[in-house]
Amino acid sequence: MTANQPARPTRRRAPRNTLNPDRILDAAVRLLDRDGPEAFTMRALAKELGVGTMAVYSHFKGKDEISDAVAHRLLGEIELPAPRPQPGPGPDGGAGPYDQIREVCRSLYRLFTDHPSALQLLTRRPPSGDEAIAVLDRILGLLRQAGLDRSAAVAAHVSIMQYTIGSAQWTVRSRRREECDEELGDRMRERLTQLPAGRYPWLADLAPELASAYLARAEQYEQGLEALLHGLLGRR
Amino acid sequence: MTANQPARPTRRRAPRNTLNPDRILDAAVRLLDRDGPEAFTMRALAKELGVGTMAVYSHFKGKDEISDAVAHRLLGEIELPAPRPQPGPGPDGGAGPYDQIREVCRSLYRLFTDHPSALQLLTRRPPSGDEAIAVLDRILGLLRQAGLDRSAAVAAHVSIMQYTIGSAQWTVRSRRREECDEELGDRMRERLTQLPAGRYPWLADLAPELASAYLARAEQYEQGLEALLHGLLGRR
DNA sequence: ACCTGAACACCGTTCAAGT
DNA sequence: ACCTGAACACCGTTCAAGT
Repeated sequence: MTANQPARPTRRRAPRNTLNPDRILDAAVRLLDRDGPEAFTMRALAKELGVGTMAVYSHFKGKDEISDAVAHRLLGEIELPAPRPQPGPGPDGGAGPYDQIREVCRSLYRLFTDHPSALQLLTRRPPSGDEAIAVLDRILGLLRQAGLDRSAAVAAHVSIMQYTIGSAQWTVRSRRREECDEELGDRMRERLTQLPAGRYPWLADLAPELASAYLARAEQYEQGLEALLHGLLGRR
Repeated sequence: MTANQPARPTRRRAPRNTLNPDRILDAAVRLLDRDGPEAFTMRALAKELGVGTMAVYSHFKGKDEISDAVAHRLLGEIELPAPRPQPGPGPDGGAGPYDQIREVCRSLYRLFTDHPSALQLLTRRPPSGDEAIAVLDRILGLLRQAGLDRSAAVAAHVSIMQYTIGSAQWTVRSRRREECDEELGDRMRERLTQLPAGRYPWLADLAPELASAYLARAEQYEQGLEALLHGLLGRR
């Protein structure tokens, strides 16, 4: 052994092919899911990979290109329900279009909440990859099979996406807030019960229900989804 | 007149009381609505006000405090429908709770889309001011008056907020994208019609409806809201 | 070809100083 | 009390240089 060296740079020059797009995207997803979008910086990404900041630029043009690639990768992971070739025997007696729509929506919600990063990336600009288009096509097909006419199907798919994205964002944000601040839930509950009943009669009355509602998130999504689908499709 | 001076700093030292919280918030809203949230920097804000960057810090602790104040101000602008003292005569024969709920939701959607900045600010952290609480109380009261039981009313209000926020974000983003890129609409339409019908049969079939759906935004929101409320309240 | 550090133009904010 | 510029620790990215 050589005598104690300075060894300040805890990282030596990286060997020649340590980096490739896949490894970079792995690290990006890891970083985003672990530390949130505001921690997703080029410098942090390089550190996560154990290379100099600029090494990443040999594989991607810049941060935007990486963000898009991450979005595509995550959308590709989504599991769509097996398609039923012929327009099925109706909503009763098996997984009709109604159930399949719910299944796709749940998959989307799960993707968004499992990978909070996906949300910001997908909403920053509309996804253009095959994966996204396929999901869209699938939803539209199911809505048509459920009996909606052409323009109603299009309108319904927009409403469903808007609700699903809004709901997932709500979930992700409140979850992240809780992580940052342990006693936030307790403080919220206390503040709710101390609201002046004179000024906010309904809120004060519903304080206990409100406090517990913020915990059941996936259930809350599915309840609202059920109502929305019911309203859009007109049956159940 | 003195001979031509250098006069490089186009702004002289600002007189002593040019700044106050109101003027600062005015400028912040102006800046946010005009240039978008990513252009809302302390330096840009100071420039908008014609003062040095640090002048603002004499009136607000930092950027977060300004953001919160802007959110409160915008929420305060919302117009709530006149409350009806006694639980009304039912959904028929006038503005029952059903119609009032719709009215409040429309006000929220309009606030969010008129002031895109409100959206980012309100979702960054949950608003804590009187204005926000009052709106919340109002919605909960109307849902109860519409016949929902305690936990159903709480769940419904969450779904409604999630849908409204998701919808407004969608609207704001697509509008902003169009502003940045004039021919974006045309390119989207073209790409839609050129999709391989073999791989995306439904999308290809619905291309014309899809293209025009992206234009009717407020109408789209109201259609989805109608469906959601119908599903939640079970009448119409 | 792939990885590197220095440098540039940004950002929010701290600080000591002007008036 | 209110406004100021310089400075600090960040950010994405450009560039010339190493291997």
